[in-house]
Amino acid sequence: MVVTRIAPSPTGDPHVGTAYIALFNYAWARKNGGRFIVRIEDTDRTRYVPGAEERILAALRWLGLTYDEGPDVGGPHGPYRQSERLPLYKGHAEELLKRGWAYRAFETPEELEQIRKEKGGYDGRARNIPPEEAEERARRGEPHVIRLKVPRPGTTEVKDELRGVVVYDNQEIPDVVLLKSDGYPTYHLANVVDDHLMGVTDVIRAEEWLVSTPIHVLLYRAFGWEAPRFYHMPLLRNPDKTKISKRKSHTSLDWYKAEGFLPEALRNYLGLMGFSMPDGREIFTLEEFIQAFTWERVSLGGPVFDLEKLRWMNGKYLREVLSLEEVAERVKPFLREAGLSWESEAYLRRAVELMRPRFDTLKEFPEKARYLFTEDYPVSEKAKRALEEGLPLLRELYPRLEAQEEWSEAALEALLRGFAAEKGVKLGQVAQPLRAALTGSLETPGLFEILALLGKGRALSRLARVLS
RNA sequence: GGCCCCAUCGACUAGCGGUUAGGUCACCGCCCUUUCAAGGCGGCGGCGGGGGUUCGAAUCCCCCUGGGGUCACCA
Repeated sequence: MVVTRIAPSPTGDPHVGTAYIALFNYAWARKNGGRFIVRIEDTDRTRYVPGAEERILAALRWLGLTYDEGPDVGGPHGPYRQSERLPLYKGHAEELLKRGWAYRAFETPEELEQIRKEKGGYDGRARNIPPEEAEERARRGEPHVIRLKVPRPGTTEVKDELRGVVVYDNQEIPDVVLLKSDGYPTYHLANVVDDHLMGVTDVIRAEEWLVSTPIHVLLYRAFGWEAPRFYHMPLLRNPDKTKISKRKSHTSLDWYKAEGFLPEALRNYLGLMGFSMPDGREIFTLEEFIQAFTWERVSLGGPVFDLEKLRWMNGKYLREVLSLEEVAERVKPFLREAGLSWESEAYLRRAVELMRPRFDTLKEFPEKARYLFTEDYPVSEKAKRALEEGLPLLRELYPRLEAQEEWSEAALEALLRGFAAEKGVKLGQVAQPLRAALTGSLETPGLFEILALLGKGRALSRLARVLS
């Protein structure tokens, strides 16, 4: 049985890195017929952001990364919110105290700051407090933390499944705080206790955790538990190669959703970060990803998150992966958001069909096809110029269009081509001004298609408007 | 700075001792064409450096360089 987990902290917007790591945890669990757990690591009361948890869970579901156990779906190892498991951590910290693997430390934050400045880090001075004295001070309610008593001298072996074994000199491993003075556990304690209690077998997390893994290995040893397998995924990067951050990249999953990126495309793109299909295919479903997934195909160089390629892929999904009906459906919230409405499902579907090769995100659809949904659309400078140049031709054309009975694409094309030939001009010389008159733009789907979709009435009234 | 990880086109990557070093995005050109796209075709562009090992290294080893991470009562 393989059990994996994603352990997000509700400290802000749902993070793209969380989705990235969740994707691999999800795939590995599914691949092995195992379970995938979501656990909320809300042990920092100062950084807690209300609503963040809900948004993170919603984002995971949006991406199709459903979980078997979690704070909102329950499970046999709950609760799945660390703030609701406080007694567990306290008990385990005390167990460590009993076993001689931890000690109480009474320094204030200010003192620690001072010690850090002088010694470069905590020097373990509280190790010297006799246990009886420490217990007595704790009983009297003196504020303190519980720290890990790293055995020194000694070494600790850490095995990362993707990189092999690294031996750490325990001298390099700090006596980290396990239980804070407010009674909350730190990540180190909580993650080990919970992973063990929840039966997590494979810890798949970001590389930033690699160097703190010896602490965790020591904790498993201290408790006498079997350690899970560790896999550290490369960090997503900003264009300048530093760890992806809010300041330099878009990290909020809500942003991607609001911008009109498809969950399928984002998920697919994330699957390309550090992983590649054996046949080089870049467009693949979640199922195909799970099917093909193997650690041997994971590369360790930190991948730069390329928004341009994501955009390309999103467009690819829009025009080649999703059905026309599906795209029409997904575009609706963005149309509404833009204050636009559509006269019928058929009209919308046709509009989407014509625009399909011309927009890469859902949000771009109402922006680029506004003239198909309202009379209140902008007119570009280029369009104004084309219009001016073609005004005489358009004046002559108007009555012909007015007289046109069959308003089909083929019939309109015949009319326009005939008109151009008759005037001895290229089709474009007529088409461009007319396009400008009907759409306010020089970048639109085919003119005949536009004409037909708008319908005779609207087409003529727009033309009349610019002619007057 | 100490420790740890990593290293193929600008970006994502294939490669796992013998390849004209392949694909994708971006960029450039051509084709298609009523515009813009999309699409098709073509092009530009890479094994960081130095030592080894080997008949033979992008592939294995070492050093250097470079990049990243981490050194909190944050995760």
